[in-house]
Amino acid sequence: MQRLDALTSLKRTFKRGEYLYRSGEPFHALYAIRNGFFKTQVLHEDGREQVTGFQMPGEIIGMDAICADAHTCDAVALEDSEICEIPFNLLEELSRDVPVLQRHLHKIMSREIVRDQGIMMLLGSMRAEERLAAFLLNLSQRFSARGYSPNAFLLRMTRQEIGSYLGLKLETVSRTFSQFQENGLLSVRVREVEIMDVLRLRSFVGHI
Amino acid sequence: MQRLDALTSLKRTFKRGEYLYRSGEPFHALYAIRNGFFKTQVLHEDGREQVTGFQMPGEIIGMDAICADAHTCDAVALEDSEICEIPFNLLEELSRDVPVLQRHLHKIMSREIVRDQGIMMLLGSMRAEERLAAFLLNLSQRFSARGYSPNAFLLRMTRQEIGSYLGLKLETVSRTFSQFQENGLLSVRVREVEIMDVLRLRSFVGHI
DNA sequence: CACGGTTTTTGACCTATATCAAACGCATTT
DNA sequence: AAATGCGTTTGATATAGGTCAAAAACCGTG
Repeated sequence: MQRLDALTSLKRTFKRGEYLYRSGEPFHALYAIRNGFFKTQVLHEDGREQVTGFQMPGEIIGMDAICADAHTCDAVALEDSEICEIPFNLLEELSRDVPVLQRHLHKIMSREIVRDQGIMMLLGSMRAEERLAAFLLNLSQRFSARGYSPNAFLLRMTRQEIGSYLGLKLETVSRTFSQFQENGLLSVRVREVEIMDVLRLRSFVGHI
Repeated sequence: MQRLDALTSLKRTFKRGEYLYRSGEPFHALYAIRNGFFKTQVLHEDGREQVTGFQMPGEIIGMDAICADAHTCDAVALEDSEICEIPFNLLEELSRDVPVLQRHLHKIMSREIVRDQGIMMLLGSMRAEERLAAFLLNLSQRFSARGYSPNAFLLRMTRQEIGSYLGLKLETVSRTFSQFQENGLLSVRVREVEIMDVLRLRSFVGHI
């Protein structure tokens, strides 16, 4: 337990817009988000960006960097945030002695793989409405798991970032929000979202 | 070394079309492909499918299953294949005693995460030609790494499976192949592909 | 509270890809 | 050799979402 504490003793704060790490930087730690909100993104040479995820408190990021000892994406704070640094060789050392921790680490990495599968599904075979519905339901579920309202929350990201994540243009995201609002599925005021009809929103995902 | 051998002693063969595992089945092992070719796919309730990867010899599959102790996708042999089963608790046990193996396992899982990031990039922000070019170059590179020709190879999957993987319809895949052929980038005869102009093919990926 | 910059919304129009349909090729069976 | 059946190619047409543009809302700052 003491060793586990030692693992997670280094905390750092980030202002909105600051980078936790950048693609190419050497790898030495994973990061647990204590509070705030991050996005991870991959940048193409030609300037195109792909947001690969939005992370909230309790989630671990940086696992992409293990395989080549360098980060393969950027992590940017979407609001003032605090993270806790987990030096990876200490984590590995400790997980050799504590099988439960070892399994836990493997599960976390596996969960990331499954999450990515879900995004592939979304990007590869869903239409705009389904993508946005899936996105909102996913946020809702994660807020709920953290003790916040599953029905009313604040978006920390821009339309452009949502669009990048969902493989859509920002205008399409905006239009789809408006359309959902017209249909009484939700009420949007820019960044404030309130889900009015979860069931109907759910019925969007997974049905043509 | 003996223990490592014991890990990988159980081998099994699969005929084309047979399932290595199915979504929902309990998890107990990872699988190393010895020879042959597999695809992994996620099925939606409504029947839509998303191919999440094509695996070739030397690659490890099944890591999605760790997080919930159950497989989250199907793995299907695309040709007669042989795999080697790696019981996961033995692997964990051994990797506790052999730090190099532990790190290796983490790298493999991390590589899967990075691979998925690449697919997100592809699905989220590339056009049909870029997607197909990226796909072919990726296959080429992997064949090359296994000692096969990087320029001429046999596709083990149908147009429909390529399409599902790339987020395109099979007709679009077929048309894009024809278009590449017309432009002298490659020569296609159904499943046989020969890359005639790698550089120009490369120039497709990552540039508008 | 006015200002400048960013983000969002909405409209009009365009295009890449999907859809539908038919023909073709190739392998396997009868 | 004909028949069957899957996978592929190609054509004609439709459409979801992209693009371009302008206005509106919002936000931080002096």
